Amino acid sequence: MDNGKSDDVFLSILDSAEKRFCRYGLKKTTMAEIAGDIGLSKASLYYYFPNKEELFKEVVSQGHKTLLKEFEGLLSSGVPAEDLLHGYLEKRLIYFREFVHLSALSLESINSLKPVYARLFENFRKKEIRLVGEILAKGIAAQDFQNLDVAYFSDLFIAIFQGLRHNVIVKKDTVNITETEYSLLRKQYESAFNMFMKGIKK
Amino acid sequence: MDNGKSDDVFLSILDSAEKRFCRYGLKKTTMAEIAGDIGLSKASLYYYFPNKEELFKEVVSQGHKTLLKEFEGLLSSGVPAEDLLHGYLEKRLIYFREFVHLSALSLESINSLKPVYARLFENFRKKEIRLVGEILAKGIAAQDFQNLDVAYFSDLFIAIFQGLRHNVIVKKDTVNITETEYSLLRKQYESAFNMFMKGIKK
DNA sequence: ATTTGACTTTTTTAGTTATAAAGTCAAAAA
DNA sequence: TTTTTGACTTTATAACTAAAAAAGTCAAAT
Repeated sequence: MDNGKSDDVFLSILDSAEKRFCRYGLKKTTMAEIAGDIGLSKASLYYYFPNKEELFKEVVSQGHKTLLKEFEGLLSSGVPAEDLLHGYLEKRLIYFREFVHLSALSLESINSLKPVYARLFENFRKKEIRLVGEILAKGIAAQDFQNLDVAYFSDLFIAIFQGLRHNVIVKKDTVNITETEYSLLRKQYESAFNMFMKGIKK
Repeated sequence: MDNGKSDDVFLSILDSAEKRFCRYGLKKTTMAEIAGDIGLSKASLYYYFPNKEELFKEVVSQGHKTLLKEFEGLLSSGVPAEDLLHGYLEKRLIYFREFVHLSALSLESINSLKPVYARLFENFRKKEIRLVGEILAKGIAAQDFQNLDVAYFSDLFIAIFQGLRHNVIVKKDTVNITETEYSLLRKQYESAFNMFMKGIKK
């Protein structure tokens, strides 16, 4: 349905790929394994995807897209900006836990990350910032927030929470996150969010 | 003067070592180079330090100690807690720029960092947290701050700013920080600090 | 007490080979 | 005609090895 060729095979490949990439990361997942999961031969994957890199990018983009879409819809609704921001953080946190291995600094070390992936994540970050920016603008328009520099504060917003997520990963040698760490992170999110709100509210 | 043996040779070794470690990191600095800087033979270094690891640890500890000492003194003074916190951040930021290469995730990748160094940084972090905790306690005692959970909020405080610093490094492939990045970080520090203060003030 | 040259040991690096995974394609199956 | 595959080639990774560099030692000199 996408481009000449067709099928839910395409989707089941994505599905299996996502599961494996999420659990084992890019390098530790082989095309043969992904194919095996759905009873196909490795060669068949190349009928649907030109190469591993594209498959990986597709998985990541898909995740990003899903997350962003969930919010773009809400933007036009009557929900107050504060709740939007809060809801966004909530989803972002859940996404983080599920996709740690996909996020930039998992097992593969920082500087060895291919520019093409770096761009992918940078791109997502930009979209996130733009989205948060729109929410901030909405809050300003509704007289809920002060008349602040939207570009700067949306960037800061993303930076703070990304920073908190970093802290969790960097301290560990494995990339698996325990329930304790996760709930501390959630608490920190909550506090930081409240402070941020106090900082920008009228 | 330290332990039987003596001299400012000890100090000039530390001095040269600090300069090289800060600029090139642990791995890219050789004992021969350090010795060469001060016109000594490599063998002489081993008269003062048992090995490279101890020398490195001494350099890092020294930096940490200096930073911490500057504040422990202030703690007993009459300066308001808010100013203390602010002053601390200021120093911390300057230290960061100067010592990036020493900080945990410079060139050597995260997981390849020896546990002994990890412990060193973890130790410093704990001291930082304790120090911030004391300042918070002071602010609470002076009725400036709300009656908050000191342990939790000092941890959060450190986490937020460490997170912001991370963001700067992670985005880059080199570890050199440009003036632009540095001043953005400083601005973020300022904003985050103001929000934090609004969040905890009475 | 301090320094060093000449030494040994350990760690890195560069180069090689073997193995595994990526990627291709003509033929088979649906 | 679309989809799948086995058998293949190419490319990347891992496992060894040899050479070079750096760490670390020590008896003798200052």
